[in-house]
Amino acid sequence: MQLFQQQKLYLYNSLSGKKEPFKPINEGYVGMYVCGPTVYSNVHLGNVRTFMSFDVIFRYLKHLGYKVRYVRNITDAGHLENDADAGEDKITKKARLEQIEPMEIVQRYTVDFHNILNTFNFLPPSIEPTATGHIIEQIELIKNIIDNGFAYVVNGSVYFDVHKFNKTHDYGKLSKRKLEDLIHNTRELDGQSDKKNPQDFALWKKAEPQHIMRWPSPWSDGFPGWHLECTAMSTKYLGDHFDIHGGGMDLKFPHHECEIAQNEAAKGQTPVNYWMHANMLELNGQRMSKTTGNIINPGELLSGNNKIMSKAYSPSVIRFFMMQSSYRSVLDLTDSGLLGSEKGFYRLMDAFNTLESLKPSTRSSINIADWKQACYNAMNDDFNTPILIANLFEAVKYINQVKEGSETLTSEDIVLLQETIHTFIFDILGLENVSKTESGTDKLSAAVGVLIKLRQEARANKDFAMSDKIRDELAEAGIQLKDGKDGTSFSVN
RNA sequence: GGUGUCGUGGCCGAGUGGCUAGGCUCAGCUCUGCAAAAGCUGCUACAGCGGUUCGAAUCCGCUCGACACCUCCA
Repeated sequence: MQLFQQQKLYLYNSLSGKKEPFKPINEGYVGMYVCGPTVYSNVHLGNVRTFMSFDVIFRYLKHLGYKVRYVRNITDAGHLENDADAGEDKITKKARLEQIEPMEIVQRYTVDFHNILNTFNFLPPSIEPTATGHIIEQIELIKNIIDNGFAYVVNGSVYFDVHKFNKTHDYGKLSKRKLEDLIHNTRELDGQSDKKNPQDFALWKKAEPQHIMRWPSPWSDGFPGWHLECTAMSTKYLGDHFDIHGGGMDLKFPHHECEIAQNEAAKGQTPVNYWMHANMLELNGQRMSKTTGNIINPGELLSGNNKIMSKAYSPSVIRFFMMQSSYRSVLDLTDSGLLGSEKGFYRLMDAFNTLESLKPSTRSSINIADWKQACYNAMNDDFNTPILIANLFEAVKYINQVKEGSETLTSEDIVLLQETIHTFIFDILGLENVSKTESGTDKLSAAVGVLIKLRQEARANKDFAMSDKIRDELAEAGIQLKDGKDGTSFSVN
C-alpha cells in the first residue's frame, strides 16, 4: 500500500481556478513539466523561488510513493527581445557584449544555475532537456500544425494562426482572456510585421544574416519561436497528454496559453490536466528590477556581499523563509523577514536536535499520531508549507514541554516524532540541519571548552570579574556562551 | 484601458460562514551572581461602505489601494 492511497492530495489548478483532487493519468505515475530558465545571465532569485516550490512538490509526490518523471528544460536558444520581426535574441546579445560564442554564454550560466540550485539543496529533475537539442522535434511539430491548417508561412517564417484556431478552440482558457479583448488592446508595434494578425505568434523565424544561432528547416535557415520548445520537450518525454505543468505566474500568458494552442493544433488534444503557477518574489515591497537597482542575485544574498541586507543568510534559512509562505502568494523578501525566519529556523533545529535526549515515559500525554496526520493534511491541501511549519512548531512546543516534564511521551512516540519531523523538514521541505550549538568535537570546541571550564571555576570562587571577562571577550570574538541547566554550550556567529 | 491576483494584529504570513494558524518583535515570569541563551505566559486582527445570514474577516455588490500580466521576464 502506497502512501498516496491513504493521503488525499488536492492541488490548485490554474485552469479551473479551484482546488481539485489529484488524479494522475496512470495510477502511481506522475508526469510533471516545469518551464526552466533562459541561461543568458545569472539565475534570478525569483527563478529560485519558483523552482523551489516545484522542488517541494516533486519531493512530496515522491514521498507519497508516486513514480515521478520531472522534466525541467534549459532554454539555450535565445528568445527574441521583443515581438517585432527585427530583433536580437538575449543570448546573442549577451554574447556580442562579452565578445564570446553564444554557446559559451549558455554554458557559463547553465553552470551558475546548477551551482545555485545545488547550494539550495534542490533535487535534480529526472530529465533536463535543452531547446537546441530538440530542434528536429520542433520542426516536426511545426509541420503538424501547418498540416492541420493552423499555421501559415510568410517569407521563410511560420506563424500560428490564432484567429483561425480560436474558431474551433478556446484560445485564452488558461489566462481567462478573450481574443476580442486582446484584439482591442493590442498595441501597435513599430516594426512592420509579416503576421496576419498581431495576436499570431511565431513558430519559426527566418534568421537575419548576422544572426548566429540558426538551424536549417524546410522554410528557411532560422530558429524556433519561443513557445515551441516547451511543447516539443514536454510531449517528447511525458506524452501528448500529461499530469502537471508548472512555471512562474508571468508565464501564464502568453507562454502557457500558446503551449496549449500548439499542442491542441498539432496533436488534437489538450496537453495538461493540472496547470500550476508559482507567484512572484518581490524585494522590499517592489518588483525586482535591474534598472532601478532593486535587485539582489542569489549569490549576493548568500554571501552577504550586497547593500540591501544586513548580513549573509544560509541557504536553509532562505529556503525556510520561502517555505513560510504559500507558493501561490506574492512573497516580499526583506531583511527583517529573513532575520525572523532565521531565528525561528534555529529554534526548530535546536528542538529537533534535543529530541534524542528526551526521557521516555510509560505513557504519552500527547497524541503524536494525530499530530502527524495534521502535517500530512497541510501538505495534502495544495502543498501548504506554512501550515506544515506551524505544525512543526507545535512539535517544538511538545519537545520543550516533555523536556520540562509538563508532558510525557513513550519511547515509541519519541521515535515517531523524530522520524516524522525528519521526513518533513529534511526530505520534503529540503532543509539542512545546521545547528548553531556546537556539539564539541573539533579543536575550536575543545579550546572554548577550556575557557568554559576556567569561567566555571572563577564563578565557583565568586570571581565574577574574571568570569564576565571571559564571557565578554569571547562574545567580542563572535562566540556566545549559553548557560543551561546541564552546563554551558556555545554558538559561533 | 483590458485581464487576473490580492488587501489580515507592531512586522511577516496562513486560513476559515460560528471552534478566533504559526514565526518575529514587544511585555511579564522562570532560570541566572548579574546577564545572555533557553523555556513558559500574554498581546483577539482581518482596507472602507452597503447587502445576504440567527451569525461574515470569510459569500455578494460598490469604493479605495497594491501587485502582476497584456511588451522580454520565473
